Amino acid sequence: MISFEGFRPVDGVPIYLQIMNYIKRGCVAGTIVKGDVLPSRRYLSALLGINPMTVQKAFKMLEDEGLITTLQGSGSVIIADDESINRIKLELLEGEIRKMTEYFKQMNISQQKAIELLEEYWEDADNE
Amino acid sequence: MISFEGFRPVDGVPIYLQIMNYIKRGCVAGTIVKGDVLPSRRYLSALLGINPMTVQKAFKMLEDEGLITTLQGSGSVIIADDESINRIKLELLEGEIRKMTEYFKQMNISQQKAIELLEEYWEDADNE
DNA sequence: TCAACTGTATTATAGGAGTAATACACTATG
DNA sequence: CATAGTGTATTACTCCTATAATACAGTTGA
Repeated sequence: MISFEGFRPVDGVPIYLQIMNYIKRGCVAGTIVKGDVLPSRRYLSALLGINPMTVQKAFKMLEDEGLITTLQGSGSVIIADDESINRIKLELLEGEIRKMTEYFKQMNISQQKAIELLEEYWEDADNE
Repeated sequence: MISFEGFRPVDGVPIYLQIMNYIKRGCVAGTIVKGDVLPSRRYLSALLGINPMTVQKAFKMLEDEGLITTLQGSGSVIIADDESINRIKLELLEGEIRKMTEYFKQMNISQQKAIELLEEYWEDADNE
């Protein structure tokens, strides 16, 4: 069963989103793989001290995204294979990229200049 | 006085943010410069068919960012010159880019792939 | 079968964000 | 110094989101 030992919720971000992202990151990192079983809604909610419906919301959205499947009365299981996980990996980036491109455009930075800036800070990060 | 002729508010985004960004884009584009006078809260609110306090919120935030200054009973004026505008924008970009490159690297995205993604979402934003 | 587990649908509550109504305070100008 | 303009503080209303309470429905296994 998938462990939530390393799960450290943070204030200011909806818990259901943090639960979702915890699972997603686990999949991307390879620590969670196809066939792994999720804890029950009630068990996890008790563990985290929240309402089962909050966990339900997170799991429901993961199901809508095709990451897990659920059988009423039984539980939920990871069904995403490497290919779909790779898609999720790119989706996680989408939000960040959108924010950045919006930012650039709002400031009238050209695409070429944006790429130059990215390259510049990429080098800087390499040297840290 | 700064014109709001080209201002076309969009549903789904807070009006006060759209007002802020309209001014910011004008400054970056050079169509709004230091010394330009903003319309009064009441005048602009009547023009847009909204409450004066909504305009006030936008102007107050522009003031907090150092873009304009306000004298009670008189009105608001642009105080940021081209140099300080450019400096502020680049400062804001730096934080975003750093976060961005960190994000990419954590997910093992290559620099080349990162640039590809940036180009892709740049196109998407153009088509909106 | 039945008890104890599982998921789910519906409804309610709390809080925040965006916006507005109102009254107040200051400035400009005749 | 009066009046009509200006900005501002306080308060409240509305909508939506996040979360919870409750009751219902399916599965499992001794």
